[in-house]
Amino acid sequence: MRQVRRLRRSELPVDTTRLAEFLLGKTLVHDLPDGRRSGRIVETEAYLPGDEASHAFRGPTPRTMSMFGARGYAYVYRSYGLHDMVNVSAERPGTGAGVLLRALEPLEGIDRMQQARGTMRLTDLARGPGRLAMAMQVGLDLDGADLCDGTGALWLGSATLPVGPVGSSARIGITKNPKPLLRFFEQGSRFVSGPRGPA
DNA sequence: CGGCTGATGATCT
DNA sequence: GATCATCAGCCGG
Repeated sequence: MRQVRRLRRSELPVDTTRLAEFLLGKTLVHDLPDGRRSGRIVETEAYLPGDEASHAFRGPTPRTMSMFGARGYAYVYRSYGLHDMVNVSAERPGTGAGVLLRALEPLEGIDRMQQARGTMRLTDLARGPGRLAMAMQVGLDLDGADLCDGTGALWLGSATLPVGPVGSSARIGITKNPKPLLRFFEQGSRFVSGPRGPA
């Protein structure tokens, strides 16, 4: 396995849509006492400034504060009472925006992921945002964590393999502002949730 | 396979 | 009290 290098904040595109595409093929890493878990990012969604579908739409609140800082911070929240979702904050300080990480291709710590998820099936370990958080053991305690501080347990890594052709679609499971094609995925990847063909 | 639906809690109105 | 960027299990074809 190729060595993964921590991404610096300056490498992340400021623009939310560009960040969502940039993150495809990159790595999400969580260093835990029992070992490293990592996965290759294969599916993302952009939640833009002024976007009705974004939790940041109504301005900063205690929950959404992490979307309003600099880019490269974790915004973690709980959905439907059970599933935690992991986002990367985007844009400049004061602007609320982020990129939802929707699916990973598991790389390291697969046995721990299987244990955490209660399934052996590789393609199901991190296919979907709730499964991703559970497999990576990312919870609400990591909301606001700096993914680019160079020392944190949760961080973004360089690509192991270049990303393949990228497809796009409408975002999944939202009701407001459903039109724009702000979901991005690696075409054909078995680890993608939902449609995985070209846009 | 695909469609339906209940579970469950933080957040905001 | 309503909303929700979901998932797993169950059912039918």
